[in-house]
Amino acid sequence: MKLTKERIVNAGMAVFAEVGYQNLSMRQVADRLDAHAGSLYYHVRGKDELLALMADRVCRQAYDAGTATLAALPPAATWQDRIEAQATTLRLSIKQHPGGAQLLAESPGILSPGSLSLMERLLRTLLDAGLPADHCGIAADTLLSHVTGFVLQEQNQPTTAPAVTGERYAELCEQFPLLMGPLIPRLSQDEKFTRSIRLLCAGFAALS
Amino acid sequence: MKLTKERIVNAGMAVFAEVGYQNLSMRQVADRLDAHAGSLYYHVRGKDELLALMADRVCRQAYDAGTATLAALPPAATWQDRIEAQATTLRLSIKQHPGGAQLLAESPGILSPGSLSLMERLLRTLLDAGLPADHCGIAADTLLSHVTGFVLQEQNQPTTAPAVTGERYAELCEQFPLLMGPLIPRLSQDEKFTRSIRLLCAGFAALS
DNA sequence: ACAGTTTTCGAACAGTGTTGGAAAACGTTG
DNA sequence: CAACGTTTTCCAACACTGTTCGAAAACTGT
Repeated sequence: MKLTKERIVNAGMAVFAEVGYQNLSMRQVADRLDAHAGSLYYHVRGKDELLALMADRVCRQAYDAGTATLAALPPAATWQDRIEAQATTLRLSIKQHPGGAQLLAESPGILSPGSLSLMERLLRTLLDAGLPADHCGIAADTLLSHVTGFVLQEQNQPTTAPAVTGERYAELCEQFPLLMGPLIPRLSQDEKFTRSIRLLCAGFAALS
Repeated sequence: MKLTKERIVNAGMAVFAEVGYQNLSMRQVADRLDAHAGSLYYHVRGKDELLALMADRVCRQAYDAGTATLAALPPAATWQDRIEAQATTLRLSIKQHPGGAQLLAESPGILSPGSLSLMERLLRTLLDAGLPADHCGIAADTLLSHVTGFVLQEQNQPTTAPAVTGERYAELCEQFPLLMGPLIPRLSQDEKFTRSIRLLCAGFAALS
């Protein structure tokens, strides 16, 4: 079958989902298409462009998933609910691919049409909520960079927790009493995320 | 001169500052020490550990710079001022190295002592401000992931702006009217950053 | 000076992104 | 059908990368 930019990105997304960001190679993408690595370079300027295209696709998927989530919301939903819905679907869309946050982080995100769509919709919900326009830009920007930053830290934490114990644990408790202390509740990642989003929304509302 | 973990990390930081994150190779680090690449592996388990050590050093530098900035603050400074000071010095410390945000993003950040120090100090300023303890954890976490996410997008934007014009520009304006429209002010990165931090602080205050 | 340990070398391995010329496939025209 | 030009693919290379391993060197203590 003929090689196409579209098919190359498809294959890229497939091996990306299997081996993750770090181990993605042009040769593996070519193998999945029964082609040779050099042939890809006729359709794609280099690995960078392929990664950028894939990042855009992730954004598009997140955008489409977001429209579905928004449509399922009750009509009485507040603008905070709508922001939270977009943020969580974005997070889940990125988390579907191992290392997906790195993909979005490394490609120059803002110029991609998919990323722009996400931004535009965030802006519209904020403006429709009646928030002052000169704050909405920063608000949407902050929201996006926060989500990517959050998933980045989330995906890079080793899945098998080392579970610090013994002497090393006592040393940590002494050095960082607040962090290890009882004041800070240990929440699940999901809860941490939604709370951080609510935090941001509260900030938007307060600065109005 | 003898090879040491310390000297290896020093050399790593030097070539990191010159060639950036993407083009950092063990051989270049070894060259700078007049050694061969294989010799590094006697002191360092692999490139991953070297990167983790370097990330920790960046965090330490940011921590030390933060203490200086905090000391220069007037005694009447609010807790918002102190949070903003820590955030901006962290941002500047990361920006000193090309690709520094990627370095922090890829290494599992939370377990590094330098990162823990940053977190601990953020927590203390928030708790000292009288904010409710069960919110401070998420607040500090949100703050850190936001700063890394911000600098990440900042450092990956191509320095030479492509400056979209002509037909393509009109198309963008039609597709993303809010983004391209006059409502959203075009601010400098510095201003965007401080405003986003103030936004977060407002959120912290509002949820109390 | 010898033995034992710590450190460094140097060559190799498997893998990467990328390039350029040759070869095949394709569509169009005579 | 045959010849042509174009588009697309192959294939072999190049310069790298991280990493490993046995041998050589340097250093230490007795």
